[in-house]
Amino acid sequence: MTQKEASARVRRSPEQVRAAVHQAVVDLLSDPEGEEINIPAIAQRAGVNHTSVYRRWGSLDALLADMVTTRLERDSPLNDTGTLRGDLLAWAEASVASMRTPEGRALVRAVVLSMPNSAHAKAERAQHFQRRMHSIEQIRRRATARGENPPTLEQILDQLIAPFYIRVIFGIDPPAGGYPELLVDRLLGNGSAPCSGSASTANQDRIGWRGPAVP
Amino acid sequence: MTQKEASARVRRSPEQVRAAVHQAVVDLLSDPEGEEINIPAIAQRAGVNHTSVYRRWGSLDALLADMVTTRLERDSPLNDTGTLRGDLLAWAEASVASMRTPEGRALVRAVVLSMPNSAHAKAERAQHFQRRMHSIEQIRRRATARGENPPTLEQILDQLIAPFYIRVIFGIDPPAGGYPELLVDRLLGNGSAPCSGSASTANQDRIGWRGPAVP
DNA sequence: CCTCGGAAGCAAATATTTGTGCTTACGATG
DNA sequence: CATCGTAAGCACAAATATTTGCTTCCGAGG
Repeated sequence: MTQKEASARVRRSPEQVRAAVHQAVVDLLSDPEGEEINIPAIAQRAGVNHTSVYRRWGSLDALLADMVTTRLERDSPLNDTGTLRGDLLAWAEASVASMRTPEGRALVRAVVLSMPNSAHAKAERAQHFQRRMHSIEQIRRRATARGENPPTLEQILDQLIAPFYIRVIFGIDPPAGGYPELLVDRLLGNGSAPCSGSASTANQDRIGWRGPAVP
Repeated sequence: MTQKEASARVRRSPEQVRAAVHQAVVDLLSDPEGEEINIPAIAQRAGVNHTSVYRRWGSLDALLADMVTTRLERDSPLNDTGTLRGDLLAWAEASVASMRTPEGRALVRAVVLSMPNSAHAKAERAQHFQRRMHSIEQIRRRATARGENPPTLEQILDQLIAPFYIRVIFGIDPPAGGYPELLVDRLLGNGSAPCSGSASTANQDRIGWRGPAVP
């Protein structure tokens, strides 16, 4: 035992540390009994010295933001289905699927928590939002390029994104059958489509309405 | 002046303390430069000894929850306009008006922040939500009693409440003209009604940030 | 009028979080 | 193969937050 705990002092690479810390944040955000999240707890869970966390990220907010953007980018394949409706549906279905896991809910919660409130952070907040909405913008752009007429970002925000967030925030499970379809149809039915034809109100609870431009 | 600072040791009644602390929470939540909120700061702002806050509320979460329910109950007049549409519109307009003040935004933010995440708090969270939705339930009940056929709570949640929350969370201002009407019409007519009017008029592709929009 | 329970204030102890100086391992580069 | 920059680990210090023991005031009953 001359080198008493030399082997105990394992040094992991920066990338390993980063991943471990991110994972610890997600774990703590999903797992625990309402415990509040803080840097020492995160570091301990990650098996990393807390000073490393302080030095690298400086604050819990920065860490949360970093984790969120990393995860969101990693988990957004953003495949092109060929139609606006298909893309929106894929997005919605991925969101619902993610919402059904504790990690997914934790991620959304972290997005909300890491949203800066301060007045001076106006620009930062806008940028944050932009990044969060990146895939949606992409979908809109592609639709426009195809000649489809996508709903405005505002409409998508109100009718597609907002329902997901509100459910995560209040801990309400999404309805069982065809929830993504319901939302997307609602959005497309009154958003971009001209009011001609089937402006019917029949769509209260039913689903299965076909999108206008699906070949 | 043998009793040197006797007058400095002002004792306020429990109710006064409660009100002062609640107000301090709202102030700190709306005011500051992104400072995080904590009990010592609240107590100082309220001019109350921090031990009083610890003893009475025990935790920041409990304090937030108490403040939120108190304020929400106080600020929900819940008048009967005679029609479902009128009631929903009144609710939405009150919400939008409240969203335009820093205090209102702070209150919504506090609702979100005080929403317990923990698994074991599912019942607590549901109760919290119920209380929050009380006025909406009331509106639905009245409509049913009148013979009107109100949307489901789920529909109202998705199409009316969620858009408000998402905007507060992301710091996006509600669209300028007739936003409450837009949402309520969409909800009631599921999009068929506002075709002639404001649906596709002004707001093309713009999201209103606080302040000038991103170019 | 007296006492007694509840709650607020004060001060001091304790616990927790955050920050700092220094040491040490790893890998890239010459 | 030596050196050098980066970043992690350790120990300890500073700052903050939380808890506790006691005192004081107020109002409700006896």
